[in-house]
Amino acid sequence: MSTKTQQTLQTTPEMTPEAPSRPTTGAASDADFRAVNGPKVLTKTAPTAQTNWQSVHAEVLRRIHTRHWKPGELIPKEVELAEQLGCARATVNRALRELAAEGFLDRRRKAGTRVATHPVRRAKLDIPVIRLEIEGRGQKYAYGLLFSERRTPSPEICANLRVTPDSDMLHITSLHLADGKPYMFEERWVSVAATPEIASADLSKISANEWLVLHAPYTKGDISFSAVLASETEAKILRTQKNAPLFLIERTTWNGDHGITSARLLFAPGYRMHSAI
Amino acid sequence: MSTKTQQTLQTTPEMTPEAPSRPTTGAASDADFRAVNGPKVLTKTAPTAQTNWQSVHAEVLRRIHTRHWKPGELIPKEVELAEQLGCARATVNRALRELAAEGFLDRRRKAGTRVATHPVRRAKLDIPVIRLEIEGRGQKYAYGLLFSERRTPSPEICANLRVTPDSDMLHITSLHLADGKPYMFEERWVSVAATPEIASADLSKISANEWLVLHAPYTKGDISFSAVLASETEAKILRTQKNAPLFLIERTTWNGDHGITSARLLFAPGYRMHSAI
DNA sequence: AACGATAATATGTACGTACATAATAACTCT
DNA sequence: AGAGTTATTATGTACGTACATATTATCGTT
Repeated sequence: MSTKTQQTLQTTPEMTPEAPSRPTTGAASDADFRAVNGPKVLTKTAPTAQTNWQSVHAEVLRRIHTRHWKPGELIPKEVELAEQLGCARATVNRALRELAAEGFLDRRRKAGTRVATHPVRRAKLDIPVIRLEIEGRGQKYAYGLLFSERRTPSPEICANLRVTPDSDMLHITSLHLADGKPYMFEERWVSVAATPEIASADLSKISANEWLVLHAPYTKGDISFSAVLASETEAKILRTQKNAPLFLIERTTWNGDHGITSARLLFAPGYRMHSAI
Repeated sequence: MSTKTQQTLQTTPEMTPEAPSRPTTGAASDADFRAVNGPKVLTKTAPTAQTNWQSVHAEVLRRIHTRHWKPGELIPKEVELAEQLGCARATVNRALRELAAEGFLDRRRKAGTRVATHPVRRAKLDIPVIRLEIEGRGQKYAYGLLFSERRTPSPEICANLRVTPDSDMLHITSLHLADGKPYMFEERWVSVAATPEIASADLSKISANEWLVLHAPYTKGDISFSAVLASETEAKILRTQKNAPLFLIERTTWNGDHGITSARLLFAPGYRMHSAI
C-alpha cells in the first residue's frame, strides 16, 4: 500500500458497494471524484492527485445530492470511507465534520453518521458595519448624529439589557445615508458603566455602531428582524411617508453578564437583506 | 519534555511575553486557561488536563476580548502559541481556523494571523421547514393548499430562475397556519423539468416547501429579506388589514445550472426572525 | 533604483497512531 | 423478565512528522 504523496488514480473495487437501487445514472461517475475541488493541481509536478478533504467533502455532498445516500440513511463509517476514497480517517473526519456543521449530516458517536432528514439550511448572514456595507456597494457613505443624551434607561431597555433603572446610559439617535439619501435610522442605548470610554468619544465623527465594534467586544448577542410601519417622526427622518413598510433590525449585545448596548435599526423602504445558502 | 497524555499544569514562563502595556488586570489570569471549556475533566482519572482546542479557542478569544491583542494586531505564530499553551501546532491550528471562520481573526500564509479589524459578525440563520419552526414553538401546525396550476412561467420568474418562457412549471399558492391562525402565505414556482416527481406529489397533504426539502436537493440558493405592505388579497388571506407591514422572504434555488424553485414567503404581521450572534 | 530570481517562512493539510467519549449492545445476576 | 454491569464500537480529538502553498524578504543584476 503506497501511502505518502503521489496517490494513484485507480478505481478501487470497493467504490460502489452501496446504492443498490439506482438504475442508470450516477454510479458511473463515482470513480473520478478526486481533486475536483481543493487546491488546484499544479501542472509542474505531474498530477499530484492527493485525496484532500475538499474532494471528500464534494464527493459526499454529491452522493447526497444525487440521492445515492437518501435522507435519514446511515452512511459508511469513517474508516470505510477512508478506505474507499483512499485517504486517512482524519481526512474523512474533517470533511464529514464540516458537512455536519453545514447541516447536511447528523453525526453521533457509536450511532454513526446519517444524512440529515430535514437539512436545516444555515444561511450565513454577514453583518458588517453599516459604513462598509454602503461603501461596498460603491455608494458614498455619510452619517449624522441627531441626538445624544446621558440619562437613565427607559423601562423596556431595562428589561431588554437587564440593567438597573438607575444605570448610567447614553441614548443616541443617528442617521446613516447612502449617496445622500437616508438609508438607516439608528436608535441606540449604550451602558456607560460597561464601556466608560464612549462618554469621551466624538460620536458626531464616528457612528456609535462603528465605535462599539472597534472598542466594545462582546461575548453574546441577540438579533431579530421584522417589518414595521413608519411612525410620523420616523417617516420624516427617513424622508418617506408615514406607514411606509420598514425593515427593522433589533440588536442587543452583552459582554459576559454586562449588558453593553441595545439598538433599533430602521431601514428606509426598499431595503433588502441578502444572503446565499 | 513530557508529551503524551497527562499534561502538567505548571505555568510556563513564556506565558506573558507580549502585552507590554497593560498595567493591572488580565496578565494574572493568563495562566490557568486550560480546560475551562471542552470535554469536562473526569473525576475518576485524576486531572487529565489536556490542552484541547476548545481551551485554546477560549483563551485566544479571551485575549481578543480583553484587548490583550488589539484589532489589527499580529498575534504569535502557531508554533509559539503551541509552546506557550503546551499543545501541538495542530491543536492551535484547529482553534485559530475556527476563530477565523467565525470572523475574529484574519489569517494569511507567511503573513501570519491578526485580530480582525472589523469583526464581521456572522449570524447563523437556521432556516428550518416551516412546520418544524411552528411545532418547535409548541404550536399546532396546519397547512392549506390554496391554488395549484401547471403553466408557463411569468416573465419575472423567467428572469429570476433563468428558465425559458415555455418551461413546464408548477405555480402553487398555499397558507401555513399556527394554532389555527394564518402564519405564512407562500407563493411558489417549481420547475417540473428539474423535478418531474413533484407533478405526482399530493401537495394538499405535504407543503411544497417540505416536499422540495425532502426530494429536490440543490447546490446553490439565494435568500433575501425585506418589508412590504399587504395587498388587498394578501391581507384577506392572512386575515389582516390592507397595508399591514409584512415580513417577506424571497428564496430561489438552483441545482447546478437548473433553476429549481422560486418562492415568496409572506409572514403575518408581528413575525420576527431571531438569531444569536 | 528598478527588476527578476531565489530563499525564507507562516499557514494549510495529509497521515498514522493513540487514546477519550458517548452511546449502544451484550451479558449477568436476581 | 427486569435491572444493573460490562464490552463493543463509531466518532472526537491530540500529537508528531512531513510536505504543500502562498507570501514576503532578500539578494543579485542591470
